[in-house]
Amino acid sequence: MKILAVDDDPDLLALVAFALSQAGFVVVKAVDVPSALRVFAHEAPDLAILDINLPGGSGFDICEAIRKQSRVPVMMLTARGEEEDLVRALDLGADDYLTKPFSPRTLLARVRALLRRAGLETGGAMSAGELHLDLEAHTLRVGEAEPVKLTKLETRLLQILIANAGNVVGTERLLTHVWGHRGSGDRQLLKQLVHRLRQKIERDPAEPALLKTESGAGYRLVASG
Amino acid sequence: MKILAVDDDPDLLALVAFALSQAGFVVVKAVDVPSALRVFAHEAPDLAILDINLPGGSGFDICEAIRKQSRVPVMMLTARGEEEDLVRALDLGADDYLTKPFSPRTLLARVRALLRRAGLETGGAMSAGELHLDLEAHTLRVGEAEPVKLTKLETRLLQILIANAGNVVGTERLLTHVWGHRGSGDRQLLKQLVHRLRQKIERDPAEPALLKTESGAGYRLVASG
DNA sequence: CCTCGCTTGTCACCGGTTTGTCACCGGGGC
DNA sequence: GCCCCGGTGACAAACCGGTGACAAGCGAGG
Repeated sequence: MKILAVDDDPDLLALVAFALSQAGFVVVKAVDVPSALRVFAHEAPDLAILDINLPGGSGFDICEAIRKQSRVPVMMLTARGEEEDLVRALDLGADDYLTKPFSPRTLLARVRALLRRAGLETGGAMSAGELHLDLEAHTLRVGEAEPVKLTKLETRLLQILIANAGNVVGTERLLTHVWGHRGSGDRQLLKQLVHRLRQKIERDPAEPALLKTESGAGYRLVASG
Repeated sequence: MKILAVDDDPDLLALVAFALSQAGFVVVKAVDVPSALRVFAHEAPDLAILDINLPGGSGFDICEAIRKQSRVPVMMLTARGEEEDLVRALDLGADDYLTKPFSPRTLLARVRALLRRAGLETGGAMSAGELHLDLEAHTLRVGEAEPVKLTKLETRLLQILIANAGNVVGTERLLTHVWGHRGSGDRQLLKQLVHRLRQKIERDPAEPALLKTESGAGYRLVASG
């Protein structure tokens, strides 16, 4: 799980990074707006923690830019007594905020809550109807049949589809979830992945019963069970 | 050690699952009565944590069904102020209960207490099938054969594998358990460690019977016997 | 302090699998 | 017809796991 932390105060940034990495997260750092955006595009983190006061811009700018291209959870850091900032942050699509000073403990708890809310903090397995996906073993069991072995990307694709079982998941969201921002815009990647996955899990890959195409929108996993 | 957690509240379920998996348990989840019973039959967990209020039934039903076929410890989750439920739960054979809200810390303490009572908690030694690992002496005994001396890292690797015997343990989890976060991402380390361990414990290291590779996912210890 | 032996980390290579890329097909809307 | 979209097959590039060799680290004993 990769987290982007942005702050111009080196001490605070180090503290945040230390707390997060102790907890097992991979942390990428930035100290100003342009580098934050560059790192975000490059590393495709799963969550962003943004300070509001930054040299040459603000965390709002970053939040806005991120929201234009991604739905990753965003947490803003504010100094005490700047309540009006919070309204603006939440308006811009931030998911949570933390008032300085805060304890590493609190930070971790909030980060975990955000990841959980985003469906990213799944344990080892998830299910929808007849489908049981084991994220550790990279296997999918359909009903009582033998589990099918999956590749890493196939597992990631099914993870987000099962998390949204029965609903259409947009092409762009699938791309960023499976490949990060690198794959953004390349529909060919998704075409092939879906094709290969259907060969494995569909009874008749030419007439998919589980992984439906929603023309012009994305794909939808049928959760019958 | 595998634990079944059943709750219809996704947040609480995720929290419980996260706390348990952080502590090294394998967690399997379910959100309703039928799927809980299906998962229980299929996964044979060592302990079950059941919420009482579930859509389309209650934790009591699950507890009753489990008790008909198994003696695994069962812990029930109740909302505050439903004391009469506790009587019923304990009547049905539940071993412990927890009143919401509770802290992950409390949960873990109670779970460990239950496992200890059931004789499943490991001391300085642990076993799976024919394998007996002595964490103090750094030795592994296979069946009745002579114990094999292990290095520190080999012991750590076998510790997590035996704790999850029969299940796939993901590469990333192995790396962090053996090396800490430092080794995260370096698959070469794990490759070599597994290679060296196989030389020691496998009858035919080229055709491993105990420490199986799960391509693209991780490794799995076969618990035969 | 030095050396020995064991453990651990790093490099390079092989063969198999997975993933990325391209080219082409067919259907539906304009 | 033309264009856009999704599906498909083929091939190449990247990656993964297994293996041997060797160097670096480390503790024990001289």
